[in-house]
Amino acid sequence: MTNPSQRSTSLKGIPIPDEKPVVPSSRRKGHGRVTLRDVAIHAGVTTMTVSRYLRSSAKIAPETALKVAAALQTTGYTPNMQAGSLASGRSRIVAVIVPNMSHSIFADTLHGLGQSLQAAGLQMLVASSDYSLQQEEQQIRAVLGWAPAALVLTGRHHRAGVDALLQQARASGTPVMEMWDWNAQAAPDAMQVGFDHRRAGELMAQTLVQRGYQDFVFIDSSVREDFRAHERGMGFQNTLFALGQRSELIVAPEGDAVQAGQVVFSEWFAKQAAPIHCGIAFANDMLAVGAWKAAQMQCVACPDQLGLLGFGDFPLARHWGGGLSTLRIDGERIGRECAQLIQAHLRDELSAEVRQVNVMPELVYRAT
Amino acid sequence: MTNPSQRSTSLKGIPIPDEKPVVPSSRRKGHGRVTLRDVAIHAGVTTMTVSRYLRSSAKIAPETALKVAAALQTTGYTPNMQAGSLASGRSRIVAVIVPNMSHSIFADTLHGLGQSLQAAGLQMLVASSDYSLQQEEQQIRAVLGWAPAALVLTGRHHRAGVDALLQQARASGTPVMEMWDWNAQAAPDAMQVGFDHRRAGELMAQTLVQRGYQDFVFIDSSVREDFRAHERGMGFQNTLFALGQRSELIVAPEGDAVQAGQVVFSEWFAKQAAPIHCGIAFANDMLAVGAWKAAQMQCVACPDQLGLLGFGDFPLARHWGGGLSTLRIDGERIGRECAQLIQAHLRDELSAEVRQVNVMPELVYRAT
DNA sequence: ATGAAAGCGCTAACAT
DNA sequence: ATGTTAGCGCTTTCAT
Repeated sequence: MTNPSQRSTSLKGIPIPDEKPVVPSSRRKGHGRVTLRDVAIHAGVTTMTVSRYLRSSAKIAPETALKVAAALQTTGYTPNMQAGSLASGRSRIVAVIVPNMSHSIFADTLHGLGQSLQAAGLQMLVASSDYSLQQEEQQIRAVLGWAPAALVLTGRHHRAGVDALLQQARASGTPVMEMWDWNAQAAPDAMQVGFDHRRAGELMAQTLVQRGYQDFVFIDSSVREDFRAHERGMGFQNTLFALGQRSELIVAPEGDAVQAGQVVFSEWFAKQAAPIHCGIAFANDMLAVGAWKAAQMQCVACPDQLGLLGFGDFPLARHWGGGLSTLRIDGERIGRECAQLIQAHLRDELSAEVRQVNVMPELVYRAT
Repeated sequence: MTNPSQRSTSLKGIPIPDEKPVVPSSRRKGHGRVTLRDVAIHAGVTTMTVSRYLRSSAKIAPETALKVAAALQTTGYTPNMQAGSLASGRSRIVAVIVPNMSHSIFADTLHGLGQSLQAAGLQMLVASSDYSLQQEEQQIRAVLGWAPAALVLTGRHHRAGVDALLQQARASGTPVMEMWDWNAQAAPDAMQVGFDHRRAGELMAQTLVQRGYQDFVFIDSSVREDFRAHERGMGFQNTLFALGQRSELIVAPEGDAVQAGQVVFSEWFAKQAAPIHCGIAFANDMLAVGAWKAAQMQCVACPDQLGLLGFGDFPLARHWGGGLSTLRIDGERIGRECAQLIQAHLRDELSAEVRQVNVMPELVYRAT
């Protein structure tokens, strides 16, 4: 567009005498992409001017801006983020580690996080720990190499060595957030967006007690390192024991959760004496749905003889005929709140009070 | 551990005469993190040796390796990926763009992709287009800045300007894959992992015809840029027209899909004459479940008067009492296959024949 | 308002 | 098997 010259050194019309070979025959060639330098040459300015223009650091003459804009257009420049991040020491990447990306609660969380981060011009590097603290540590190490603008973890339980890693990350300016969990005892500078799973278990117990059941069972997840589910189970048990009630904790078999729920319920039911009047809470809605299926097959009257209480309010539970009672947590909101905290941190507006967001579970009372 | 010296220049025991200030008082300080140089100084070697050790480029003396390992340990080094990528022109990041991260099919896909990529030491940068080609373009531009090892898109429909972008990406060595779609007319070097949505619509139509229904309806998604759903609808309609059958295409109202299914079915049903015998196919399972709910409320006998056929085999549809007939696509497999293609490409083992993977939908015949 | 120089932390290429 | 040198493409810092 605007008289593209071939070499920036000849811009003033004074060709440089070729004392040394014009092309230094660099031993290393670029990777073929258009660079800032290419744009600068086209625009007849230096790379700094283009760089300033791109980051709108003001102080660009309108005339120059036009030339740069044209050069940007004709060259089709794409900024090299690695170079930019390396030079500035900042990156627009937020690293997120979840136990699983296909479970609807985490999918919702990623959705909320992603949408909010994108709106703020941040990108999301996602890894899954597969509910293994060992894999979590590995993934933390891997993502930390990108010097992310923030690190978002799921839960507050990590492997021994990880604490030092996180401390190091915080020290070098990378905020670390723990989501889907919440602990009153946490350090005041800790960043948490979630809820107390023991209290959630307590709430489940109280709900079933209020509905007048006599016996209680908690069906726990078979996933060894799903600590949050186990904590809900403990909260459930402790609450009932404190009330002088009997409560049993059964770990579901491994494999497909709905099927596991069916199996574990059938086995449990076979051992019961005739008239039952029992409240059963589950580590998640999948298990609960399975149990409900089994109960229907055994012709157990649901709200009367049996009170089922799921966890998560998965779409399956929500739309299931009649509806399963459950504890609803807004996973998308957890994601959004994390993104808010991160943005506040990047703007340096993070007051101590808002570093912890308590996302309360909501009891959804339905047919069961 | 091994006699850490303070400056690499004094390693040979010969202190450099301070002609110029010892510390050049660099105008730029590092970002506080441990660098390769720190490790090298601790180990008493150069950065290259440490770099080689880390990438196990063989040719390291066992003795040296021990020193380096110790230095790595004591310093707690984390590699700076931006620097590494910039220098090598390679990155271990794969960029993925999906329409939505919370829909179970895409959540499954991300899960499959993530697991396979992680196993290969690749990381995943995820963005969502929110079913908007405009946002898709924006996200493509954003992720391309990281010079990803591969770019994975959803669908083969993109905005006008995007083709040039993708061509440019391919030219600079970034393979571009399109998933969840498949087109026989695609260029032979195109990389696709998915299926032909018109044929899927055809399959849906044939299924309902075989079951003996007389009238046919396709309930399409209200999402304007869900091109794949629309293509299924077109395949459905065209097949029926070719068979000389009547078929109606109705676009569901916006909002929650289950509710939309209920509404659209109720409205349609109100207009029908008494004895109906109709096959209805849906753009997705959510709509189908909503319709089924409405049908139950209206007491329409399901397999007899009404044949409902969903799409996706979402958990909701799978476990729904009795079960909804649907077309099942293995989203996780799509993700895994993409990861396989990417790895093959990185190993330079990509033969022309395997660049396109056709993931066939499977008809799941259930109660409806 | 723009430019020149230096260097972010690492690796490719060329010694030795 | 290890070291030296010269960048990768950008931004910081300082000068004009």
